[in-house]
Amino acid sequence: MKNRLTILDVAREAGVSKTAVSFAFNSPQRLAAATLKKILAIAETLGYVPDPTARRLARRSSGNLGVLIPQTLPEAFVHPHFQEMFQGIGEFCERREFSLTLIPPLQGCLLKAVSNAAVDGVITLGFTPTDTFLGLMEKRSLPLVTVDSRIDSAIPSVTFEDFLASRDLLRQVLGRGYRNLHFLTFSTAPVEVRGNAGSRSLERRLRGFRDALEELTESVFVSYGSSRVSSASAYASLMSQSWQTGLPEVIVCCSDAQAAGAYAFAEKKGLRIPEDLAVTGFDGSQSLSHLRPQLTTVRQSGFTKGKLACELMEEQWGDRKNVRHLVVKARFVAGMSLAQN
Amino acid sequence: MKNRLTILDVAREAGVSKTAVSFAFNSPQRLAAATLKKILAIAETLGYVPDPTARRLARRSSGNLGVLIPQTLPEAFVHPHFQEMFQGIGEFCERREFSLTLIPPLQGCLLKAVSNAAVDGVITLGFTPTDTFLGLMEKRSLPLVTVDSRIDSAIPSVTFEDFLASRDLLRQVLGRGYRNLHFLTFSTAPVEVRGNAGSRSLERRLRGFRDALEELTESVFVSYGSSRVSSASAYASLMSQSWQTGLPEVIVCCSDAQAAGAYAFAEKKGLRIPEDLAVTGFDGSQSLSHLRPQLTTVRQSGFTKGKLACELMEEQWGDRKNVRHLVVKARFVAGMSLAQN
DNA sequence: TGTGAGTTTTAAACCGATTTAGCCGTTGAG
DNA sequence: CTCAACGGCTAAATCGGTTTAAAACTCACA
Repeated sequence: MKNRLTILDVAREAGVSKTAVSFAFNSPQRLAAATLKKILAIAETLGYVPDPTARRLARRSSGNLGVLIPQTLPEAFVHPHFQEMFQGIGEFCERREFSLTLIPPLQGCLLKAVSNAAVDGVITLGFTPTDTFLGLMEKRSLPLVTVDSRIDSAIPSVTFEDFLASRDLLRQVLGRGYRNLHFLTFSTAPVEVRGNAGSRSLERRLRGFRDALEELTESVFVSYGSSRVSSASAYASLMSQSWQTGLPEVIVCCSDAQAAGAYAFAEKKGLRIPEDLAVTGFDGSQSLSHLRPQLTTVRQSGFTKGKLACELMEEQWGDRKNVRHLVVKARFVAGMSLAQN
Repeated sequence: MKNRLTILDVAREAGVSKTAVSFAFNSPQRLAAATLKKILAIAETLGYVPDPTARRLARRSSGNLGVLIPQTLPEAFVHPHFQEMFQGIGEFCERREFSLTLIPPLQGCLLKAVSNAAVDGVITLGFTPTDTFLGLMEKRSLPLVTVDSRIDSAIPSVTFEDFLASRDLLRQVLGRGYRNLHFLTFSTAPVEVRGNAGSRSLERRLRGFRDALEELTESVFVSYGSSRVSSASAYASLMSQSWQTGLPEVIVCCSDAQAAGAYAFAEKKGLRIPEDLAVTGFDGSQSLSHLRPQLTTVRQSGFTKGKLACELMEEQWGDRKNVRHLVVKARFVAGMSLAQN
């Protein structure tokens, strides 16, 4: 509607060609000092700013990094571990002058969302690419880096050592004599735990738990519950359990947010932590460091994961087409939510 | 480098014109059914997806909402109230099939960042636009909506009733007999509290506090500290105080995150809350609902603020050029961090 | 068979920049 | 004195689409 100020207006006003104006903004050294100064002055007074979209088209690059999340935006922002990853990615964008576009599934349609996104590359968070998705990336020849997904040898990836971390965590639990456990997992969907086939994050964690259990010769009471990755749904899940084998001694969670729900459950039931009920978390989010007693958990740095993903992306942008697979180390956080025994 | 598949390739392969292919994607009804089907089929097998950037240039619209934050990305993601606002904005983008671009200051230069952003409008969070900034928006003729900024009658805005909320909160504190107060504010920068001139969020809060203090006839001990909006810096600030008038009875914070720092301070000093030290927060972030005893605070819904900002933006995109100023209501949250008395 | 309305299809202009190839006038070396 | 190199600038091609105006075709009806 409004006729925006274009490069042509500036050129006309300054009595030079479009090219000169473009140079003024992009390769100042190619212009004589006087000309440069004049052009910039005129652009300033006219109030000209190059149109970013046109610039992107001509340059075939957008200065824009896409982050693909399988959930809706509100869901992603609510999850502390995601927030940490955003921070890591954000730090990179900051430094490299990139802007960040979050790509949530449009009306549940990831493909459409990705097609519409004007980005130079996509980092996926906790999403295992489907073949159609990979095809689309290929077609747009956009580089891809995955975080927390099933590993595809052709795609650079960042993952967490879920298996080792969960195995060690459960060893600690069992080593302290706990024998009646309740596992709080993410979804009711069947997860492949037998064998070593499954290789998504949750599957790896469950396999770690399984391995630790199998190392034990004594018998153990085990029950399972599931909830979404939020405090409230974990709480609801626990409240609705029937506890056939009596209240468990410990609730082993797959995320810290769930553990917060377990804390609320204990408070409601009048149970002291850890005397009456022990709790372990997973992720070690900074944002739950206020929980008292302090939560026993396994920390994975979301910040590091985000930053590493960006570094891999940078490699893809560069010439070298080598594909690396990075694994982030766990750090055991010994809190008081597990009896010291 | 790679010659991307263009609309021309599809047209050639299908034996039609560019225009026909474009219509197939944008105005299918203008094509004969058979032609449409053929074009789409060919596009499918070839794996063609329209280039988003080119499309944006031609359409003069990007399907992209910009969110401007004065801090760096990591700082913004770490703040619970920001997270809530992101959720509200995210929900809107979801529904309206918009993608979201976060615009952090590039190397501290907001103007450059905004110039480079390919967006259809900008929502600012907690940032009072400078004149140059406004000029830039004008030049690019981008609509603007501010959240938590000084109100400019020409720009749609969303704010919180900071003044009333903080006054009422402090009335509660004083009403319970507290007379030795420590205020923890955001910055050491001088803030205009006298008169009613200042009208940024923090200024409004401080004026609310002042008013409540002035209503009181008795004398009150008051001290001030400042910290960034984070738990850790609030903790550090409190630890380094010299407390000339003895330890305060209550620490009045300007954010919940600071309050969490005060909790850590109390824990370190072996002070019980609220018996030895009372604490009040501000914001009522969901993410700090695990604090025990529960924090007394004033809740403002970031989600609502984000959503309202988007609605105002939508109005700007529409024809009607009316400018509304929305004020979000406070909700007092009575926790146990203040003696009931 | 000619005509006009309606439906399909297309050529060409356009969006607002970047970039390549080359023009023109100076210089400096041989 | 000549020629190559260079600095400063520009015309024109390009990026990959959308959109407008008009051409071409179809078909019913006089």
